[in-house]
Amino acid sequence: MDGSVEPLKARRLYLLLRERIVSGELAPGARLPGEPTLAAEQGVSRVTVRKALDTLAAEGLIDRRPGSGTFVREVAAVRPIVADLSNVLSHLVQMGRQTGVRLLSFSYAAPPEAVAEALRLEPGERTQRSVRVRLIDGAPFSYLTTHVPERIGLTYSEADLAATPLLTLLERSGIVAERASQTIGATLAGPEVAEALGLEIGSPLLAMTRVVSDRSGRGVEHLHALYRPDRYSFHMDLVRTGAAGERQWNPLPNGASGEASGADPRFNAPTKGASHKRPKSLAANSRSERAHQRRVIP
Amino acid sequence: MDGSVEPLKARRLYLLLRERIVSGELAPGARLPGEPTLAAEQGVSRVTVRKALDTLAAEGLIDRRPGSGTFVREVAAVRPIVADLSNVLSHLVQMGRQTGVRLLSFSYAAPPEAVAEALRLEPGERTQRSVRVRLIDGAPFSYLTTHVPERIGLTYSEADLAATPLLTLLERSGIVAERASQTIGATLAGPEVAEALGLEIGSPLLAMTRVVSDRSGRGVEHLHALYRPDRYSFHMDLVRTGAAGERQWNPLPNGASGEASGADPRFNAPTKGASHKRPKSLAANSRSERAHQRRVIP
DNA sequence: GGGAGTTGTCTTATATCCTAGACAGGTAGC
DNA sequence: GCTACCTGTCTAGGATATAAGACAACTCCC
Repeated sequence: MDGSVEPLKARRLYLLLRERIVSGELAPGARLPGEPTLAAEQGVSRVTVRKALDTLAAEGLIDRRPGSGTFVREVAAVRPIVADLSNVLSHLVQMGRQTGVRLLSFSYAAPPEAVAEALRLEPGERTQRSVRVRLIDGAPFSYLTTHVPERIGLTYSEADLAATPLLTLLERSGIVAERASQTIGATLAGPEVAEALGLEIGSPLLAMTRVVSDRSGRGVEHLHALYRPDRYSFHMDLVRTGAAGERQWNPLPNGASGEASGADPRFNAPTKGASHKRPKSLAANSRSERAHQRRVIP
Repeated sequence: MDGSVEPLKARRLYLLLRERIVSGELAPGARLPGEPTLAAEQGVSRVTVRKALDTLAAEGLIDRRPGSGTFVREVAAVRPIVADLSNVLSHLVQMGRQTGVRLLSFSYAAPPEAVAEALRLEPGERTQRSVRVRLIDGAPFSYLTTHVPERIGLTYSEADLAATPLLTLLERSGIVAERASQTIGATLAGPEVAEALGLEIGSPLLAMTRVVSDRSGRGVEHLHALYRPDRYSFHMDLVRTGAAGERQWNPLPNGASGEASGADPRFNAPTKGASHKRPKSLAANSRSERAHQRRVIP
């Protein structure tokens, strides 16, 4: 909430060390250079080095042992939930995990032009705009802003939306979603999103924009989603089909892949924790995600 | 290079305003509140407000007209290259765009444990590690770190790698890539990556980890890729197959989608520019990307 | 046991960011 | 022309981050 702001030089060093840890250059269990050494190397004071290390420690990336040294955590990796990309739109059946939704905003208004364009709305057509935060085991992991054409949005209530996935509501209303188009990028957390997702301002986020249309090509839903990369990531399995000369990669349908090749999610490093003063609660949050699992509702 | 460091309060306000612009809350062409008003609203001084606006202006998101006001740029969007996800592994044929590679590092060594695990290496097996930066029209957009088992890496030279895509080299060596598994997340730019990609430290990045294996399930390539989200993003088209009750979404193979539903890439906002003192060069960089195009080599 | 090196915690001085306010010059509307 | 408001620019003083150093307590190794 009060979000201890992060100085500049300390932040720089923090990102530098995080890069080294996460890339494997500093292997798990290895000892970091001593604080005086780091300070000299980087041309900063020891106080600054300590601030950077404080942040890393709060994230559980390092382990500080007084008198002994600072070490890279053995289980530095905080595994995010992994959503299969070819299955992104599937139902909300969440196996073994408790999910929840918080409806932050709900209104009808004229949409931003970019949304109107993407949905192919009639000139002047209004939309229902809703902002939701999804939780898993009580921890927020996604911030969703959706726009639905007013005529469609009116077929369900605000309460419906707070309890039922949007695509289910649409289907229930007789809407036939036929195609979807989605783009994935990355961005930084602004104050509002950071607050809602329990992050520091300026934390990295996975961004997805999806447009769902019906058979006629008219848009029925515009979704803008922001995900905490330490709690959520996209996954995809591909197989090569076709002859040797014509190499062609195609997505592997659904969960047919097994837990085979483990792409390591360590690179989606956790974002900076809250205040340095209470690393405990933060660490608890981070530890709560470990499973490696499919079929997550967006 | 010297990278004007970004203060904290100014950065906070910058992110706040960027959020509003990019979400459409502040429509293109609209006038922002005056600097004194913003300062009062946010409880900061006008100097701080100006710093935030300086950054937004350097990114081309706003337009400042002395005596008149500050306005949201009409063409705020800087469209990134869009890579079709189901086509990510395809050849490097770059239609109409000049691409280039810079080989930053090339060596043989023991890989990080996470990589060894993902590639299913024999205990003690070494890997060839290379770091490359890909450019498009002279502007860097991706930072690639690859690990290849030593026995495979030895089948081509350092010069080969600087000129030819890795997968082509592997195929030329008789390696049959059969499966691939990739995970997509987001992270922040550390000093090295920021330098290589021409970004400010702490800018958001799209992160992808991909493991390619042969028929036997042995890994042949481990790729860790970081992309500038303002220059590169992933795209995917899905169609619904199956009956009404059994809703099932499947990726649409390759470029069959047309330019239909335009997911707007505006949300992958450009990252912070360089020094406030020279916004010109930055703006020029940003403007150089506009096309909307497929089939980009990763 | 002793010594070297480590983290944890102070203190004081400096550099940088931020605040508060004033003033100049431009634009727009009356 | 006049007024109201805007951005651009400067100043001086307060708040915060960083630098430089000292000291204590601890761990590990010899």
